[in-house]
Amino acid sequence: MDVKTRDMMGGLAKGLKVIEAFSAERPRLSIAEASQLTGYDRATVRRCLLTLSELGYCAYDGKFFTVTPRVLRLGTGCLAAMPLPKIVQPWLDDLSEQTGQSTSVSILDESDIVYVARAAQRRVMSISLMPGSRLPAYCTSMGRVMLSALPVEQAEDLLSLKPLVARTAKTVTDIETLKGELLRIRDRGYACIDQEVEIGLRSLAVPLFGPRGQVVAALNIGLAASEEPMQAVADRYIPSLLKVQKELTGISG
Amino acid sequence: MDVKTRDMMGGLAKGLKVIEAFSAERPRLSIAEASQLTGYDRATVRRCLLTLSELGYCAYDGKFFTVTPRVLRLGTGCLAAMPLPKIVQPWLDDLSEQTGQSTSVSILDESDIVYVARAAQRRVMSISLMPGSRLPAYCTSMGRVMLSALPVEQAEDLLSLKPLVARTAKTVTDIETLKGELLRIRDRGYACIDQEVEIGLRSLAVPLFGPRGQVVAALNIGLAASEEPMQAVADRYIPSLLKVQKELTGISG
DNA sequence: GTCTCTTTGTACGATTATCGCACAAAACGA
DNA sequence: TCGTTTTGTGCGATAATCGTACAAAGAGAC
Repeated sequence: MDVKTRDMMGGLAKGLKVIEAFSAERPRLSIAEASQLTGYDRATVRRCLLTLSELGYCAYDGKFFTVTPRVLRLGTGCLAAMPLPKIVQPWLDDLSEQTGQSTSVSILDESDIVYVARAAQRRVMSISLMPGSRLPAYCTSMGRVMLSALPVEQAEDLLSLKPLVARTAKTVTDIETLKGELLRIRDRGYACIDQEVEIGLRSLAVPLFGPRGQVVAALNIGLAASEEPMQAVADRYIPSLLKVQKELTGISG
Repeated sequence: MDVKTRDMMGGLAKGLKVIEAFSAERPRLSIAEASQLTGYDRATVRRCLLTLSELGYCAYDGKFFTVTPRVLRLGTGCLAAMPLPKIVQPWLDDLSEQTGQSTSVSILDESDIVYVARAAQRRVMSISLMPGSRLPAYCTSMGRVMLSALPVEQAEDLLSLKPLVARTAKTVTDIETLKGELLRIRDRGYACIDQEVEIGLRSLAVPLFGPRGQVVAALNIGLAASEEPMQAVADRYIPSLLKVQKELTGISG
């Protein structure tokens, strides 16, 4: 019998998949919907949801299930364990104050970037980002920086996981173009995004290195779009980012 | 057979408890430690952890398990489903800018408050708070505001869940004193905290009401401690808080 | 109002995955 | 080196899970 199946607890795996079925678009699920989303039998999903309700992770109004704030507890172990946010926050605050722009640090989780710390200035993005928020890696400066640090095949695998959606008219969705850009980023040491996530938003990012030189996170700065050439903007801000990068080199994820 | 036991999936419940065993103090767990923390048999915990590793929620270095950022996905459904952060963030930003102080919104999860949105100014707290962060309700202004909205017995139950620790010399830990304070807060409509969480930190909070008049969250402002009487500080800032409270009345959790 | 379609709740037997013990191996510390 | 603790693995008994089946309850349609 295979190692992967011998010590697998099916009930646990199913339950977690059910929790993940609750998304931004579908915050309220009926049993039938959850069954459809997860692909599990209705009876199975029902047992999962009732169990989760009994444990306080879900609430049931007789018709729909919703996840309660208690599920956030499951993430605390990770967030609290991570020394990264605590360490980088002062640097983010400084950088944000110096430049007058929003700064963030994120890590890579498969094909998503996850914000772990942030110092916000005036709102330029329409969506509100906070630690725990996710954005796809392919169209963000931090995502591209982290993807560029991976072996090419691995980056390609991650890019293939989900369809590359054009969030704006400027979003690069051609995988070959993206691969070329990743190589350029690796050489150059930083990534630029010009309104590929959202119209009006530009962004610059550099990698943050761990104790063994590996890329553990990315640091970025968000800017309002302007007539100014992207390169001029990069020339102005990248030195500050590289300075923080240098001071934070050696941190552990 | 009881409803509570008939449709309970033991494996799921155990796995979730194992995930919660990873805390800020214990981010890395061996099988034996996790077994001790959860009270489950070592073999059971091992199966849970191997399952979680296989699913990507845990990482195993051959000796210790750690939770990966993937567990944060479990919370996204809740955070994204919650309209609260998106709605309140602009108000928080405004309030923070006007007053020059940090502002936050949190909700109650059992005996903890959970930050769901925050606009930070200069750092006055030593600990860095972010959405998803938790603090005990009994010693925070937002926690007391939300506790004061509950029926007395229910508030008492929540206060009894965990020991009331004196975080500073000023922390109120006597449950009768706390109950009296909750009544005062309910009458007055706001809560004041003077260095009970941390020396040097004062805080004011008001409740936020949902569409049916129920308390769904709390709004606060954090201030550096000073010689000024707490009442004078409250008189200065509470009107601004109440203004935001009024504008946000009717929001859903 | 009735009819149909979908969804939910419940029951139950077969199956299978889970449990916890027990033992071997390995790591650890003295 | 030895003793202790922890980890990995095998296995039989057990109990929990699975999915089907059916009744009941809504939800629409007409």
